[in-house]
Amino acid sequence: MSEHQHRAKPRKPSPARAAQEAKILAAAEEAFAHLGYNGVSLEAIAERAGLSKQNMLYYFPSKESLYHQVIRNILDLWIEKMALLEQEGDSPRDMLENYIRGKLEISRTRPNGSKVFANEIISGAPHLQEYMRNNLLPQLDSDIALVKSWIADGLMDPVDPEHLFFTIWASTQTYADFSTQIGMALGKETLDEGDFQRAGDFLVHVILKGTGLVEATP
Amino acid sequence: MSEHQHRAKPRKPSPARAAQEAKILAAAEEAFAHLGYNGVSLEAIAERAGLSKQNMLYYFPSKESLYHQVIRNILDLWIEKMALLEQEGDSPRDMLENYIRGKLEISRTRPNGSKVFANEIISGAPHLQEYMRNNLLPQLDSDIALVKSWIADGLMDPVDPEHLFFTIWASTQTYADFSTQIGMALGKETLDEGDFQRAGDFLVHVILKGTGLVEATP
DNA sequence: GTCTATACCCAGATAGAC
DNA sequence: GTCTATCTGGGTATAGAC
Repeated sequence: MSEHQHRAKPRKPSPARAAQEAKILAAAEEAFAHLGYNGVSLEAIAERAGLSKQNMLYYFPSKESLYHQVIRNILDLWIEKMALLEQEGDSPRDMLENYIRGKLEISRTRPNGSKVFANEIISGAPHLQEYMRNNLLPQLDSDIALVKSWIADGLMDPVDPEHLFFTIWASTQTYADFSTQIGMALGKETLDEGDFQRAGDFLVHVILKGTGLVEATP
Repeated sequence: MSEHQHRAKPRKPSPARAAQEAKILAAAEEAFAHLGYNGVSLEAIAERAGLSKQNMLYYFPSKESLYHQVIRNILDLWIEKMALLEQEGDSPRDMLENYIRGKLEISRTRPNGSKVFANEIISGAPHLQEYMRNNLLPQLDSDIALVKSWIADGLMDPVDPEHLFFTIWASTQTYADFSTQIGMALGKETLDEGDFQRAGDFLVHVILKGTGLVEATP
């Protein structure tokens, strides 16, 4: 064996290599989002990224490994934004509003990531079940505990905290995943910032008032 | 041309043939739901349906045609249930509660159909864009008009009706499409009736109260 | 209507020259 | 690191006997 042993992964990701990988990952995310894992060919991804299929396989030795990296990148972003509830000092209603608007912001800025994620979950999450169990669930548990403490303190209605989060996830991600359907219903090709603004206003109003975090204003 | 011209479709769907087709369609729906269009082979569907791939191609001459039929069946069910808001005589709050629980019921009883539908929308709905525009949107428009009349009559808060429906669709379908994730969060393999009951109670509470259809109860 | 055999194509991956 | 060439498997679909 050479003295330059390859560790787990990182050694010196040369700037050139990093740039190529980024281009490939971006192309792959978009392609996987629209066509699903089995619907895209390496050829198509490579073309979009501006290199040959064979050359791309130099950077990512298999389709699997490429997909895996795409999924991981998205999930890391997810979990990072998931901790929105953890900010000290804010009132419960501010925290929940920030959480909702933060989730919506991800849908607006990373719709393709959201779609890849959705495809993966619908398929039973074979690639990230373990990862979710280890990283996403602990975060969720602490968020749920926080909501339970609000309920115990009489700050909000005694709703199921789990279902509160399911609803927030679903109703924010839908603006990314189902944007085609929503666009059709709104009579436009793509959703603009105004649409997301109105979506946020609606969700914040209904969820805060609906959980009793904001008093009914007659 | 023979005198027995083949019309658009139906002539005499013999009972035997109808039964075979039903078996095939059921197998296909399940397979497409879990693996997506490109993720399933005809071989796999045929095996699940209990016949040979070649024999299945006798009933459905191509994969495309099979998929198309699966999608159509689901969408018809969707639109039928979409008219829940149209029942005369009920109060707005009863109508909306029925609508929410009806949608949830579809997620519980036809999760695979919901998943196929979700996959299709995420991919830009290439197979059913036209169909949705002609059948789903008119129904939605009339539902929206109804909600607007409630608002005009001062029966509920002046929220965006469009986003109300987007939220109801997303938050009910998530129990089918993302059942894997929700199951993980709830610590169980599959969702049972109690889970759907609690989901319904949560959604009805939050949405009715959040839109001002039910007064805040202190 | 159901079977066997097979044509045909496309996509993932590898080999090896440069 | 990038290219040309190629192997290989799997998947849709058809042909034709029974």
